Amino acid sequence: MQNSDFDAGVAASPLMPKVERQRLHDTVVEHIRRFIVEGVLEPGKKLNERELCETLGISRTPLREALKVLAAEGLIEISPNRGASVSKMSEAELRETFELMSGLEAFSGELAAERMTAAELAEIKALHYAMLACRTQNDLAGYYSRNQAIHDKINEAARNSALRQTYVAVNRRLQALRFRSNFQIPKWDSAIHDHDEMLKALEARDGKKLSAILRQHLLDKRDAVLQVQSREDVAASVLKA
Amino acid sequence: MQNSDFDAGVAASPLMPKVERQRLHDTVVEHIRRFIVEGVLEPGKKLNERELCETLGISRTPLREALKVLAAEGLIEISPNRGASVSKMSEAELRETFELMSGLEAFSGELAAERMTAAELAEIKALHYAMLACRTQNDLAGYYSRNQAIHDKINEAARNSALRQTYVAVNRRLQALRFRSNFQIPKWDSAIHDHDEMLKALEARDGKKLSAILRQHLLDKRDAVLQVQSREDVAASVLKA
DNA sequence: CGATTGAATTTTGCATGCAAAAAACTATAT
DNA sequence: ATATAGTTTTTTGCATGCAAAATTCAATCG
Repeated sequence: MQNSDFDAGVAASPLMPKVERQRLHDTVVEHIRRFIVEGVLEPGKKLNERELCETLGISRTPLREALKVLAAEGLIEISPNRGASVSKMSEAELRETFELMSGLEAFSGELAAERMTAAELAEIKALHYAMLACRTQNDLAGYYSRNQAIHDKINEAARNSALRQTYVAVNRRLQALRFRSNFQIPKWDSAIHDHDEMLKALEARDGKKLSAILRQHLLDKRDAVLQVQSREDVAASVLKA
Repeated sequence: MQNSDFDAGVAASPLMPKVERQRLHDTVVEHIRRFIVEGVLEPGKKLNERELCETLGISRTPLREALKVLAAEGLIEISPNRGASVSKMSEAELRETFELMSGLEAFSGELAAERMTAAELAEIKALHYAMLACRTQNDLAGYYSRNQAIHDKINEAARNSALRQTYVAVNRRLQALRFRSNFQIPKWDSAIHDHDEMLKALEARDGKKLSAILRQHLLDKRDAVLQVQSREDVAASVLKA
């Protein structure tokens, strides 16, 4: 079996410039990354090369190259002669990673406050009000997507792609967990309050203030995730008994 | 040719626990990383797979896996069907990366000021005086190694391995450049002054202060690197003419 | 019945082979 | 001489094969 059918799935239209041909192992990285981030592959799950090859319809070479990349990103762990498995964070690691994120986000907020254009600020305001609208309609998905968009915009306004790339990479390691905690009812009021303060700080170009808010905001998110985690742990131990 | 001779180089002694067998592609990653960080492979240098295989005495599979990892780390760039080359930073990228580093170092300093033990502080003090000694003897290598050790200790005292790993990864991207600028005569006085201030802030457990010093310290380093860069650019253009 | 040793199976790590793409080279035409 | 088209060579991307390590399973022993 050649990879013709798989290729067909990702290939561009037959006509016109092929713009930028993706390589197989790159698309494989993206596939597996999605699986992990969206929780299809749960933390601790063993990744069998042969199995994955079959489901993805590719041979082992590009798969193994993809696994190396994912390991470098910290999404999976590879132990010699024993294969790969989805990374599983201890509570300590989770706290540390969130702490790192809080530092990155605070820094990017500080830069953004200095560098953001009026147009970008307006965009963020619009997203903010759209988010409020979602809140009144109890539209969870819409709420979270606006929320994420606001943070992305701030990151972009920091005008530092090295920072943004690092932010994205670290965020991915937490995404799978955040994904789960997003099914909880958010603490609307405090979150809305935080975002209100963030807007004020941005308008005042008060980098230090924004930085402090973002940092605390993320530490609150960490606690929310930790709560979900421990609740799941309890459920798991009850099931075992 | 099998890889028997290469293996012999990295294999442990025949007796006793094999402790932790390294895999070929991991050692290859480390090799090439060293080459890049120490400037043996210069920025922009094309990495021919066949050539590298021959010099390292391995086949293409582990080499390619290693290249994927190095690309994920940002040390090399791979373009489809055109192979890999050592990453070359534009001045803008260099500024951004240093800015990111300044943020990471500042954050880790802030945490370290809160969390450092008295013993660690004493160690740093010792390194500080050893560094001063090197200065009076004009021992450049010794000076830089103590300098690096102090920054590593601060990072360690932050008690956050996610932060440390990110710090190390970003630092590697700059290492090759810093390596070159280290052959310049350092600005002893201002550097010593900075380090003096850092110690004071640490003793006072003043995280914000330490954070600010580290940030500025790194931005100064950035300027030193930029100077060397532009000087080399001038030299290169003269040679071409 | 549990523990232990040894064979069978699976899985990983690496080398090699083949096809497609890119690069280098040559020859022809303007 | 330069530009272009065609051909050869090199290089990259992926699949496959084989050996070593690990895992599973079974049989034997205590």
